[in-house]
Amino acid sequence: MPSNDDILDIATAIFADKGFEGARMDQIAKAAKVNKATLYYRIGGKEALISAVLKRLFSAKVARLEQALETIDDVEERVRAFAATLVDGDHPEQFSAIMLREVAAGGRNLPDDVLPLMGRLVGALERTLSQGVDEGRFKPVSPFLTHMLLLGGCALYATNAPIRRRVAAQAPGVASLKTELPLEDVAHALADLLLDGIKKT
Amino acid sequence: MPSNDDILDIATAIFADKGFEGARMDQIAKAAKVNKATLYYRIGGKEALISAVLKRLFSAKVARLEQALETIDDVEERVRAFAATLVDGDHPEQFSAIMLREVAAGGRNLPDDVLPLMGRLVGALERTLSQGVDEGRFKPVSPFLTHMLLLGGCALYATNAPIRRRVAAQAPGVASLKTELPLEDVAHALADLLLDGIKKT
Amino acid sequence: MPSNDDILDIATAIFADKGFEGARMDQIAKAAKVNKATLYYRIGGKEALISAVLKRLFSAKVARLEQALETIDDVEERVRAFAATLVDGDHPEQFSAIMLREVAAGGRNLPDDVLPLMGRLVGALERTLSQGVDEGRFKPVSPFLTHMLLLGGCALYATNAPIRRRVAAQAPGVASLKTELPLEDVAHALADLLLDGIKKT
Amino acid sequence: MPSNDDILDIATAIFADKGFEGARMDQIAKAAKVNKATLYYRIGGKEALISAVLKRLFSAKVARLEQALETIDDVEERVRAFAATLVDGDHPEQFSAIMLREVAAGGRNLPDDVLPLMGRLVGALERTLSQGVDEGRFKPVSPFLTHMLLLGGCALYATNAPIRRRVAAQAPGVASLKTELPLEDVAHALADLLLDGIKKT
DNA sequence: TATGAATGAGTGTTCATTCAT
DNA sequence: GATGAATGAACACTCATTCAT
Repeated sequence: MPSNDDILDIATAIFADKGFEGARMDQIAKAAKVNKATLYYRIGGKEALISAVLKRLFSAKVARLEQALETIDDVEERVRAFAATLVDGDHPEQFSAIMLREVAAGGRNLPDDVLPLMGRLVGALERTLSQGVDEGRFKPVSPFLTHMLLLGGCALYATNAPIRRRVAAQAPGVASLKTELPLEDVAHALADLLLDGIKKT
Repeated sequence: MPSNDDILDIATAIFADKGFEGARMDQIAKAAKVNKATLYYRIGGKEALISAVLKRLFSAKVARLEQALETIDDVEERVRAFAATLVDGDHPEQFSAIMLREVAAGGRNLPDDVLPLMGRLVGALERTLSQGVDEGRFKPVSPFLTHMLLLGGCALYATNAPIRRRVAAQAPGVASLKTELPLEDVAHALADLLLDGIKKT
Repeated sequence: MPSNDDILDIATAIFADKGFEGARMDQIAKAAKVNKATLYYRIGGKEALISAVLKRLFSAKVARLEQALETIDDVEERVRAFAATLVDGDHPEQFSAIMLREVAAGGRNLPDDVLPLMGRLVGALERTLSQGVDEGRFKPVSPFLTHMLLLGGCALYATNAPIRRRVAAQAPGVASLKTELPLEDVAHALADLLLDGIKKT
Repeated sequence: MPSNDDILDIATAIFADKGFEGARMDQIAKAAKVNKATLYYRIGGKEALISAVLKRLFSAKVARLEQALETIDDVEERVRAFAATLVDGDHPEQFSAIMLREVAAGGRNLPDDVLPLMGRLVGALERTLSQGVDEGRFKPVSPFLTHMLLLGGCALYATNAPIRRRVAAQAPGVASLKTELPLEDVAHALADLLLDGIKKT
């Protein structure tokens, strides 16, 4: 019998793939190998399932992020670690896909108690950037805009593989579409690209 | 009697708001003030409506983009114009929302004849960047990754206003969440942030 | 294709038999020979169906009642006509069953616009009784209590046939259970019983 | 741990309020503060619960009725006591509501062993009336119809308070709706109304 | 061309009941 | 005897789509 956590794993995968509106409770129950009524007994309904998935997803991401930054002193490394953590974990594209859809939906499904987590996400980068400024190594840039670039760039890259491949197959001219790099390297590269603009020369 | 283009306008707005799965044909017909059967008669069905919306959306965006770049010589200005065009138009958040959702969905709904448009989007930036390199003004950076950052940053910012406000209301500590700038200024700022890293010193 | 009125006929019969909670929309659709979705398209949902049935039921009863009283001058005859009308019509037990259940339910399902009809029901009897008093033929009795007796007695008798027969079969001793009279005779007898107490001697 | 009798108390209240079809085993278990599985273990299921409630309800009513009549000799007083007993007890509206619904349902849920109780209910009144005839005080009237009037009038009045108030609020014209008397006075008044018609002058 | 009406196949949810311990 | 967890079968309602006119 799958645990509630197993159910959330399955639901996360399906929500990432189909979106909240497109996902079917039947399908989730079947994929999780629990009776649909059991799914309702244990979780409580679609809305509760969505909330639980979002909460777990963002909690875990923020926890890993704060943990990662804890042990790193160098501000440049911190920025790189930030980007890397955005796309780490077992199914990095799930976090990205759900986050992108939820942003597009205006956060309609975000429970109030998940919002502070998003604040901590921005806050972590904000502190890193101001520390860099204090150390005389970073120019003073808008933390929120930097966050948008990094998060948007990482999330978009993490989820656009299927489109990229289709476009690449159709448009042999655009060379830059063809490279397939590990997500981790891409996060590093994206961070470096940004850092080049942020660092004081 | 609304024209097909009027219908696509309405459909675009609703798809941006609710997603393809969340949008209802009833609602679109009602909002467009056409009979539901007429909607089917003129457009052909939900899938056809989605295709038409996506095609028109990306055609228009690419057209405006290429037109904008046509008249600009300076490579830095071209990058800024690129960002600005990503968020211009009457309802910039609609393009962003639909694009983000579609990327998250793996491009499931993108008709084949829309794919070349995405290639042209990347291609336009790629040419600008390589021109900058040729002119000795840009470092050689990955055009696709740059594209991810710029597109992701702009689209995320263009759609995250509702969430940003909720987070800002709950987390008075994070100062950078509070600023509310016009989208076009933000696009400009994001481009500058990136340009700082791309430009040769 | 059955008309909406045909559907209400069927729904009334099923509601009378099973109660609102016990009736199933599937069953009503099937019995009315319309597709379930058609039932919803035409009526709007269970609550709307209940409201429509209640409204039509009480409208018709009050209309027939007021029409019947219109042409009768003699106050005793008016009381008898009142009782007779309570149990007239094609399926008198349906009105009685639905009314009894609804009273037991505290009028939970009675739409606001049906309430005035109930007022007219009581009002019609009230006017008749006070006319009888004015004419010096009736003692002054509480119209509402009289209404309770007459309505309760008629409705109970109109619906209790199945129980009465079962009890009669089991209890051969109770002679008065065995008589099976036409409903309209019973209404007449009930009215006479009451009139005996109301009439001035 | 609540006794089975406590459970039946709760079930009776909920059945009276919601009807058998509208009542939920979950709700009953929760209100009775027993585990749902315990409810099944101790009572046996919804049908058994309904049977138990009906049996206890009618047993108690008949017992109180026969006990009340036992000590009264005067036939008029007996009729008044009959009416009074119909609406006595802790929650008189519960008996009335359940009885009305069950009559409307054609006695579908009445177990065979409850039927004799209904016979004794009618029988008690029948004996009183024939005694009155024997004593030369009552006219010979149908005991069953008299029973219908008295039981219907009392039960209807005992349960229609919510509707009466709503109607009264909407129809200020109908004066007789406004009086709010104790149930026991009403029973007395209803009995008197009937007695006036039954008594020999 | 346009549309009011109709519908097969879902869709989220509930409920009486049963298990395993 | 008692119970937390599980479930098959409904159940009210919806939706993209199609007809008939």
